Amino acid sequence: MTTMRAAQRQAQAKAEYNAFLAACPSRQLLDRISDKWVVLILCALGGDAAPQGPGAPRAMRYSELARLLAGVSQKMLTQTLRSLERDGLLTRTVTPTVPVTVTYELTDLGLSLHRTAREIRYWAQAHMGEVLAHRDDYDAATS
Amino acid sequence: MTTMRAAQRQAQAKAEYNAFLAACPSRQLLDRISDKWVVLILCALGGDAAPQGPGAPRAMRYSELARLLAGVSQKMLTQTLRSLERDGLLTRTVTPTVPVTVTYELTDLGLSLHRTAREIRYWAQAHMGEVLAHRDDYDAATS
DNA sequence: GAGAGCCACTTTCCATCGGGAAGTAGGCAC
DNA sequence: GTGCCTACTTCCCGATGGAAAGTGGCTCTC
Repeated sequence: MTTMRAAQRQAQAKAEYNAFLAACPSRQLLDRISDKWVVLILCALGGDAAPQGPGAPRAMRYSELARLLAGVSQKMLTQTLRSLERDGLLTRTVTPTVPVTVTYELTDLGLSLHRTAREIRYWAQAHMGEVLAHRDDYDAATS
Repeated sequence: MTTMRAAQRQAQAKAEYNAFLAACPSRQLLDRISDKWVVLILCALGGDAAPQGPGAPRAMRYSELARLLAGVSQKMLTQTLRSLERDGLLTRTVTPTVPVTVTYELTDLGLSLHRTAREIRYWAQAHMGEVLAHRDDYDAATS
């Protein structure tokens, strides 16, 4: 076990967990990360919010995230950030300035998921037109 | 506009839609596709459920999906499939056998999202161990 | 010809969840 | 003191998801 290389361990993990099974822990994890706010937080901290295309990942303050993720309630933002911190996807740092400032930053684990989160956002933005067209067809056909 | 090539159109679409904005249609689309059942349905129809690793995409029956996505309620399965059909990600085909059979199959649009859906599932399964370890640390530190 | 069965839903009921708004804590500035 | 700042926390209520039972069309059995 201790001499197992990373690739082997990963292969075993893939065999061990299966999100199709209701009782598998990876099902709950899938449920947590399949969330609008999770995707947007990962994109924000990953640097995707820069006006001139994706920038570098960077730490952001609570209020900065709240402003960027338009429409998020403070309750959901706090709750989502806490669960991501608990799962090790980001770190929460309190700086005792006045008033106190709290910054959030992606961990390596969070960065690895950020790549996929970015793809989801890009997909939604890139294919919005096609989806809208399909919706029109569908609604016209079923009216 | 009609002479615009695909790459240009896509670039414009990226500039046109921004999921960070609450009122942007792509925000709603992101919300719909950021869903446990959507990810699992895309994975199932994409052929990821085969025992010997990912196979080819294939059409599946309603009952087959219900069996594979352990724990899904009939209501949510029907509801999710309908919204994916409306958005043009899959097709629904009714065959008037006895009893009637209904099959679902990914469209090209659905296939393009399947690649990302597969990544999310794999990420959850591959990093489950790390997340579990972080959770233990967090819970121990905050107890 | 009265059940019984099958598939794909649809409906009903209830518990949980998410959003909106208001309240809290701790410290400095006036 | 009173106000103000950030980062929450709490409360209330409407929306959402799950469990389970019902529906409809057709066929097969007794």
